[in-house]
Amino acid sequence: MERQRRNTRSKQLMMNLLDSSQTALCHEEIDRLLAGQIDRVTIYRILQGFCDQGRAHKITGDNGKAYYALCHDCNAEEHHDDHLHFRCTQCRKITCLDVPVAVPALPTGYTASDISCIVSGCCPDCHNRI
Amino acid sequence: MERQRRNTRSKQLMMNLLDSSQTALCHEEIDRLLAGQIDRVTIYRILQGFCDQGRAHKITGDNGKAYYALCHDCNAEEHHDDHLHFRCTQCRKITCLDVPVAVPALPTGYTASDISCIVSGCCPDCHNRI
DNA sequence: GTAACTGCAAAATATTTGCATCCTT
DNA sequence: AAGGATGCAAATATTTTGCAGTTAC
Repeated sequence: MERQRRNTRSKQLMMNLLDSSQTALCHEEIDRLLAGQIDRVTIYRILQGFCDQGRAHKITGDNGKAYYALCHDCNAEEHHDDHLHFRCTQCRKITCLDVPVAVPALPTGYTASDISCIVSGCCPDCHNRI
Repeated sequence: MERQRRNTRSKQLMMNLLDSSQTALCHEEIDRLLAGQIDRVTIYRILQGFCDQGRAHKITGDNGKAYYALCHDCNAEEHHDDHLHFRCTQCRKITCLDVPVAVPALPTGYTASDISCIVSGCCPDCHNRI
């Protein structure tokens, strides 16, 4: 397989879903929201494709599960996912925040290529709910 | 089960192993280093126990796997794992760096309780190796 | 028409649970 | 001896791989 480059209904569906979501979605949520319109395995493959193309980025939660959100300024060559991620401990949702994350000064000998930062806490929705 | 509080040979072995390691270890590495001295499931349970007691902390890599390293200033009540983690893309090892990580200012409505930050790049050992 | 895409089955990987037995206190 | 700890088997969860049939271009 060359690489996810044909424009199929499945990809459109998933792109719309990710685009309309306020939060990063995991495979399970996507599968549920699509209500069986796309096979589980195809969902995995399309998500992988979106990431390869720099159209989405993957966030790995502390639970070890992968969450996906659309990238706004990335492409296949240059991928920068250097904003803050927030995980609400109440509703478990992961949100991309428009807060830049910079790599701090590292000890001698270490060079950085990427940074991933997840803050846990309580989100606005859950604050209002309590 | 009340909670991992008996001092057993298995726990001593694992504590020594974690203590002598320069890097955070995943279950697979621990299992291999122990060479079958402790059952896989027991390793999981003891690791969980160490974390509950604040003796170790768990770092979830982008691969979704859990890595464990000893905590130096934590206990069961207060757990602060607020230093930087480094993942070498060459040797795949995860190291705790003595670099503090502060929670940045968040958008209105978000409150933080914890932060997890992993920098990817090349570690000193792998720099020398190339 | 052809290569990419999809769906189904099955495998691989990581972790958890149940339960009988063993061992620390 | 009592209850926590361990080992083994089996279950659960997440993701990947193989392959035959389908579809976009």
